[in-house]
Amino acid sequence: MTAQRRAILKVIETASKHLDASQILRKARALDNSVDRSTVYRTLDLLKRQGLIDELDLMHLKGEGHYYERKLGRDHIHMACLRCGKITEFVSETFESLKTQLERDCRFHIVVSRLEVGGYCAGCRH
Amino acid sequence: MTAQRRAILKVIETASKHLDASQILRKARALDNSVDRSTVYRTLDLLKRQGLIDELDLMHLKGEGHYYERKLGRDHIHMACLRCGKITEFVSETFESLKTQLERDCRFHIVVSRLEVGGYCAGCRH
DNA sequence: TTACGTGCAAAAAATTTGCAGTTTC
DNA sequence: GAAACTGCAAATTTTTTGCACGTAA
Repeated sequence: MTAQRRAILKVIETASKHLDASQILRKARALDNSVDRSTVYRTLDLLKRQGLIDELDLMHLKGEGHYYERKLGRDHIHMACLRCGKITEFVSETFESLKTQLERDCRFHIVVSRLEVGGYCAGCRH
Repeated sequence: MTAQRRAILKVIETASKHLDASQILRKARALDNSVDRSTVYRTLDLLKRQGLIDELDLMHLKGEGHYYERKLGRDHIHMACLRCGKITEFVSETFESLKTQLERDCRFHIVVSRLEVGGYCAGCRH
């Protein structure tokens, strides 16, 4: 555990929204100016492999980068509004059942799962 | 409708597995040597916006690129084995219910959805 | 004809790598 | 002290863009 990793972790933990690698770099540098871009990528990779963070696309609303968030107890669904860009998270019991069912029916051991949805939120739907 | 688009479409339609942009370019060139990389990207973007193809990450088993597949009637779940790399597709009624439920509970109009799962397939699980 | 699509070349965006030096435990 | 981690610089990979020319409808 190094100072750089601590800074990166803190940024992800205290983030109020989903951050991409560049945003994480910028915020981590505010805590520890020495943090380098490659350390961010290396750390993200590590955290991903450890299952401590989830990687998201958020439907690539802007650009082709990825977003990261701390993985807490229960998985949640991400909904991205194609008009206003708002990201909504949703926890669903049905989603949990679906995964259990998948593991049984496909004899597949799930390690990580990602359900992302694009569409129009209540305020933007027509 | 141009010759280049026809070639790209044909490649995606007749693909036996998920292809990324580079693979699509290579195969499209086999049909029409004039196809350029940017035309592939522009066409993929178009097809994506029209809802004719889906864009996948396949858990980024290798590289950071995206994979494309023709969008047919029913959505399916993609399962990627973290060991052998095999991609399995699965159609689930529960998945359909989940989406319906989501639209109702969150007052969100779904345009596109993507459920990807990473883990270990029957042959690789431990 | 005329709006749209294309190749080309160059740039931008996103990520990875080799390496020598530094830090953690 | 050994193993792991880091910054730096450079390279890769993936995607986008401007522009002059070509083509489908």
